[in-house]
Amino acid sequence: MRHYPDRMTVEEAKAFQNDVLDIVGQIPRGKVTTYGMIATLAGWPSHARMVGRTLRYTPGAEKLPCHRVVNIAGRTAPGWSQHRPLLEQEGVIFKPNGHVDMLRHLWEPEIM
DNA sequence: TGCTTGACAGAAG
DNA sequence: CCTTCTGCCAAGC
Repeated sequence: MRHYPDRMTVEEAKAFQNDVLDIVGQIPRGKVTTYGMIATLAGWPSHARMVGRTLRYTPGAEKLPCHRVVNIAGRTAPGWSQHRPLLEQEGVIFKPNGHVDMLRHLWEPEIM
């Protein structure tokens, strides 16, 4: 029995990262999803922060549509100036307040 | 071993 | 709406 109930083992962390990359690769053009959603789909609801870390530091993530991942408020990643332009380029509409119009673009993943 | 750092989320002011 | 704080938890030092 683990001292910390939901702490990841090395194997689980590796699997989690694979799942995250796989899920991001499935986001359709013109749609977006959130860090928390991806973490939940991967089976670790409390690991939203690790999703961001994975996308940022995993080599090869650049070739995935990781720009289609925003936070739950529709805010783009701080320090990544190209984030918004990349989304607008594929038709994503931003509200006057600078946030993605989530109601319009949030991706509804299929049940598997 | 212990403290700090985030591409987060939610609540508070 | 924006800033700050708290909870969260793997990684880095």
